[in-house]
Amino acid sequence: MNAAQKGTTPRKVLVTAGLPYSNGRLHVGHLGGAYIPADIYVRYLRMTGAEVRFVCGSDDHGVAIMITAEQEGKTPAEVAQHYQKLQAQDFAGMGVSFDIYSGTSTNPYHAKVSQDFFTAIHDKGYFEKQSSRQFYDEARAAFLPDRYVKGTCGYCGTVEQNSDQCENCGKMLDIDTLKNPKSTVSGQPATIRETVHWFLDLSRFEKEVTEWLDRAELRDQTKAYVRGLLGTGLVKRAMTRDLTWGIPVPLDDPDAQGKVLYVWFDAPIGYISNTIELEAKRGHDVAAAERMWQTGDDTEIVHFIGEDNTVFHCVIWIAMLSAVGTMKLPKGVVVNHYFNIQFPGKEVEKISKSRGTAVWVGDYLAEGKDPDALRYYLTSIASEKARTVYKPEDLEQRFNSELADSVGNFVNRITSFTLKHCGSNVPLFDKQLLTDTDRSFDDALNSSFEAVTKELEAHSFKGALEAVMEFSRQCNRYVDEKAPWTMRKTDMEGTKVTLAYSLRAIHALGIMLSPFIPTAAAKILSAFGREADKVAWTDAVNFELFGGPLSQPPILFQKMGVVKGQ
RNA sequence: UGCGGGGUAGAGCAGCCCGGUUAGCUCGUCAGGCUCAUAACCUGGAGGUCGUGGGUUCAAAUCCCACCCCCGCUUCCA
Repeated sequence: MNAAQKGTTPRKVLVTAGLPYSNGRLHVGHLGGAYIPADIYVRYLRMTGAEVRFVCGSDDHGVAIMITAEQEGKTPAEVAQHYQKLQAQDFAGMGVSFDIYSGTSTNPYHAKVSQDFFTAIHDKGYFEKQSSRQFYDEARAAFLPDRYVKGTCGYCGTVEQNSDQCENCGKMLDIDTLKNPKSTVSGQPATIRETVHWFLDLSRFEKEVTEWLDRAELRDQTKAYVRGLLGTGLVKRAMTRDLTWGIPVPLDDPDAQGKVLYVWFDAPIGYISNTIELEAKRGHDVAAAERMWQTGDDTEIVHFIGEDNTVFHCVIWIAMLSAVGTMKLPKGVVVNHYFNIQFPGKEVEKISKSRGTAVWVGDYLAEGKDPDALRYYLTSIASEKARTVYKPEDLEQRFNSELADSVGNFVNRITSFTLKHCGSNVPLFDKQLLTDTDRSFDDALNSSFEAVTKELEAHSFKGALEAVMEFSRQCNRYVDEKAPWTMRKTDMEGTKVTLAYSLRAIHALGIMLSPFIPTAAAKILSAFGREADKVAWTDAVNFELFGGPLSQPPILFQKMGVVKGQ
């Protein structure tokens, strides 16, 4: 029974997943890094009866999209919208159940919310207006971020070095020590110009960040990493940029002319504006949507991000929210590691768009492959400790042996056996006939359910999935020990106990697997005439199943790469 | 340099925070069993100096120190 049914106030949770940058499609790394874990958590929460909002959208501003647009002869808005749509398709195909997938350039509320946010911090006096010297691309008439500038190391003379550090001598380079700077965008020499920007001095929020760090739900590694950052001291960061694509800096100051908000300033605010857009689309009060993000509201906010976003979410975003003063800090930030990738016969390498070492979600789906297989695999390899390796062959192998052979086959063998020998209902049985084996199997179900729940609450999705899979192995052991195919010849009543308990386990597997592999889980639940979206999490152990309807579910997992006749 | 993380059987991981049964699990592999089932399931075996060297302790994968190797903190990227 969920909270709504009990008449109590449901737990309110707002889950965000890091905004993907809309200058490309999604690959498996994106999914495993933030979106699948977030979706698992959200699906679980929904089943517990919590009032969940799952908010995401594309991050559309910034230099990279401008450059893509220049190269493709499009406007930045066109580029952003093109990829936003494709990303939305990929997410939908993978069963990532966002309540909204908007975009920072299309969301009608985003610009104002971002500007108000900036103004609020400005009014509090936290911005410092400072002049600095930046590389400038005369050909494009635009300032250049450091990563688009290369030049000669001023210390050792090595050519073609990135503007921040020389690969040869290891010395740090800056605007004065990089010689013969060149724009990698236009290929023309980069000049240097003075420009004014608004800086947020993060060191002023060390106390807030530190206190938040102590109480926030973060993985130990994340905490250690952020503590390390705090230990070395926080710095000032410019929150504005000289670009034509972005949200205008909302100040009357003439120096603010032609400047936009730093893309990383407006991106996380996208969580807020997307929440507002979601509520508006549902016909709800916009002000109430904003309040979810403010102090005094009991909505829990949890961010899911990839490891590269740690600094932004655990330091800068916390500082930004603290600076505004009326904003609530997130309850948790779930940081996931990247994956490396290894294709058959090759070395382990990074997932890279330019080097072609990526598995694209769109391609995977276009090949007709099972989204559940990818969801399962990504979850099962996602170590909370270190980067792990995505291997396409491994996905297939794990899917076949763990899902098809262990879970799928168990469901199939029990349902077909029951339907053949006991009719189309979950058998009713005499409780007097329960044996120790049955009782300990029942204990295993209860303790597995508790373990899975605990792991999910702790955002340990790999651990939760392992606990479910361990239970599925126990199911096979249980049936093997009870051997109903032998027992039915002499003891039909005792056989019914085994089948009823096995079916109860299958039903529970259907529930516990729902967050991870929703399509297959829905098939399992359909065998009992149940609709997946009407099933409560605690039904895994509480639902009165015995005597209920039973039908043969479709094959849950079609094995991959199996050559017939050999 | 600095900060953070990792180093456990052929592969991938858990355990480490809060030291203590024969160091677990998955996959692979070898040998049996079963036959209800998606050529699946079950049982058993082989396979590990828990990065290296010290230290603390009755006892260390687990705590402490030193060192070695790999990765991230810069990268189109989650």
